[in-house]
Amino acid sequence: MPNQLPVLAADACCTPLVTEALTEESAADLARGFKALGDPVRLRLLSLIASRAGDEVCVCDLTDAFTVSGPTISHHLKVLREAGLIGCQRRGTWVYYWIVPAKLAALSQLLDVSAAATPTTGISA
Amino acid sequence: MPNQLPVLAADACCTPLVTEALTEESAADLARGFKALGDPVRLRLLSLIASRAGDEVCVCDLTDAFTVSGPTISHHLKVLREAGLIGCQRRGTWVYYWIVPAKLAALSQLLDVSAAATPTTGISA
DNA sequence: CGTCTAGTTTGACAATTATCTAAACAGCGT
DNA sequence: ACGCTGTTTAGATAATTGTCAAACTAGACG
Repeated sequence: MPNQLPVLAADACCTPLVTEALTEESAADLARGFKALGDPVRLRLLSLIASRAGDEVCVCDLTDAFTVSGPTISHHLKVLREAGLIGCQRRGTWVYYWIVPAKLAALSQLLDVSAAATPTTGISA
Repeated sequence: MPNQLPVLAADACCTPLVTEALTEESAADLARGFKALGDPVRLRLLSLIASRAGDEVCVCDLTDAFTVSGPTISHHLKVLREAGLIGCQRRGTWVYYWIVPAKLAALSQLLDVSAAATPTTGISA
């Protein structure tokens, strides 16, 4: 039963990396989010769900887009859910998923280098 | 909606997740970046490097902030480097690291849900 | 040359993860 | 109640990953 987990919303950090160094705790929390994104299947799943923002997506619409088995999709959805990136609800036969914008925004902001000064750090590798 | 901020030139992908679903290839590419961020030590390393944006950081300044061994730090720096998130150069005795803003910006934008009209649905039971 | 310091590479090991098949569970329509 | 479809759980396995100690490389300084 895919019960929706409580969203541990952007409690950790909203400050870009460039502004301030992370503490150990917030790093652990945020890394959990990025780790969930660090798989091609999960990233595409999230992408498919997010591209219907406001709306929801049924699992049956997702599985068709992949070659991996159903249980594998289910597993990846669980990882995304436990990372707080998506929410879900069963309605009748189907289970619907949606994104959690706040969580995505928190991760996005952390990487937002343009938020701080120093627009051109043109150091070449 | 109008894009609010001038965007650092991102090499691979500029479109937020909410706008368009990812292809298999770009998902694999981007997932590599997120996977590199999906570890607390690496995230803190990046944070320490990025918080001196424009400047560089010597490895010796990084190791002190961690309890893990030197080789482990070195390993994580390599992962970040191979993900294209940081660059490095040896000068004399020391090795200096810096962030690659464009790469961070690309990942940040991908998660930028505010770029599209998204009702902040928040937490629903 | 020898040696010291800074950092990386190698090799090993335990822990985690991605994936599958098989089974269980949850609703719907007879 | 029974079967059918959609979805998750359980168990197993192969691959990946995080970590360390030991060995190695690169440069500085006598």
